[in-house]
Amino acid sequence: MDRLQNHSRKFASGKNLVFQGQSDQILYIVHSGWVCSYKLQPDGSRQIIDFQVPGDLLGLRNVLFNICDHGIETVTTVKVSEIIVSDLMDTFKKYPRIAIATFWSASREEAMVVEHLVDIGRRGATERVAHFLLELGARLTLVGLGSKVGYDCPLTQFHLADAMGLSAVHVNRVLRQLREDGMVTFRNSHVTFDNYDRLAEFAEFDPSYLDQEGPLLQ
Amino acid sequence: MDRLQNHSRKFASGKNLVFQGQSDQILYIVHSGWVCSYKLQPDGSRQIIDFQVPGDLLGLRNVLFNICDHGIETVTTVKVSEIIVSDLMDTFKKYPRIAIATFWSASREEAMVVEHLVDIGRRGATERVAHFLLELGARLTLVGLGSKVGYDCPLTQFHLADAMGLSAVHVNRVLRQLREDGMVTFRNSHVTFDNYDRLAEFAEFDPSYLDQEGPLLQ
DNA sequence: CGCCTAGTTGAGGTAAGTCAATTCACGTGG
DNA sequence: CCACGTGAATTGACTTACCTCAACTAGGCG
Repeated sequence: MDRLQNHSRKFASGKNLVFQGQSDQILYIVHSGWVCSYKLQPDGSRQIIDFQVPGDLLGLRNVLFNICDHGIETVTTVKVSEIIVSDLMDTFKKYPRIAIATFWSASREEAMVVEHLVDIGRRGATERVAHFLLELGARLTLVGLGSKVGYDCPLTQFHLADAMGLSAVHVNRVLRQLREDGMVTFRNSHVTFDNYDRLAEFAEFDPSYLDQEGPLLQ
Repeated sequence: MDRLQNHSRKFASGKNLVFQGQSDQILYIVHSGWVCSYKLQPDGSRQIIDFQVPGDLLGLRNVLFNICDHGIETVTTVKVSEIIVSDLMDTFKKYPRIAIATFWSASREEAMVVEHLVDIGRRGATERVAHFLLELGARLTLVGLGSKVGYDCPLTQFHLADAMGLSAVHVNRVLRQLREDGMVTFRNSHVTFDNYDRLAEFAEFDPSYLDQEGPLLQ
């Protein structure tokens, strides 16, 4: 897998890696920094699909698609490695196990999008934001960047709003409520879990969809 | 691919094919009838992730996952073929092209979930339902079960509500409005596009994410 | 120092939810 | 054949969660 990463690149924060509608067949692995993928609406609003943190694959969704149906933007400065798709395809042919692992990674990504869908479709704003902060925490903990105490989080309240299908104003109110209830504090680019267990219960957070076990290989 | 389908089965309507939390590693291809996959919330509400219609793969998302993170339920009586996952994996090793095609299918499924996410996160109820009816129409047209005139749709307003993140009462009101505006009629298990172009414009429907071209093979 | 972006708070509006009553279609048993 | 039960659709009255607009504060930086 390492041999596939032939080109390392660095991007500034707030830059577009891929524009919506563009057809770049490039896959990245995030080394440091945060990235988000999103879809723009004709009316100018945008929906953030998910965030990528160090260790995540980027652009898997549109590797096989003729047009990229969503944009990708850096949240912070970001270091990534490029993977040429045709190289990856060749590797699949030689090492089917890599194909299966990549497939697992795609399944995990989709499971997160599905949970995101449930989040927006069926949870109130407060539970939704709480659930989201917990999910980020669990993901970052896997790569050593977080714990049940908290984690560094470079997102603005606007990012949060675009991700949660809420207005930035309402996100602010929700964060205040969560803080005043003594569950979680989001401030100065840092998330602090003031009471992890109560928060997890409140948000009905069940991390099993993150499937921390890894792929079930035959 | 045909040789993989070793076992044909039939299910009555309203039956669970897979329970949420179960760990069945079975993949199905739908031959006739409609199926939906959903997630239940602890409070009893449910979010339908998507519907499967004839020609669709079923259960791809949880093939590599240790636990199935969502349930699958028949909407109508349904005929499916079983695919044993270990057979599929063996086939991947022998025919990488099949792996790529399956991967494309998974990407398409995810693109639909993403569009669904945008639908719920950023569109008003009326546009949302309109967009959804158009997407179903486009998918059914691909397999010869629909056209720009309309299609048979066995869903109840409760299904629609669970899929759209709305209440059944509100779905009813929205359908009435769309009908009275002369855009689309949903009645007696049939969708009639009274004015397809106006509806598509109203819902800002862009079917490119359905990627009707098929996988980009090397 | 002044500008810009992010965050904060209040007031008032609106889309969608809940509860409840009614109708309708359909099947089933007396 | 009709009485009855059941699930779906329909509609009204009222409530609420979230949005919009708007004003203001606090930091970072040329």
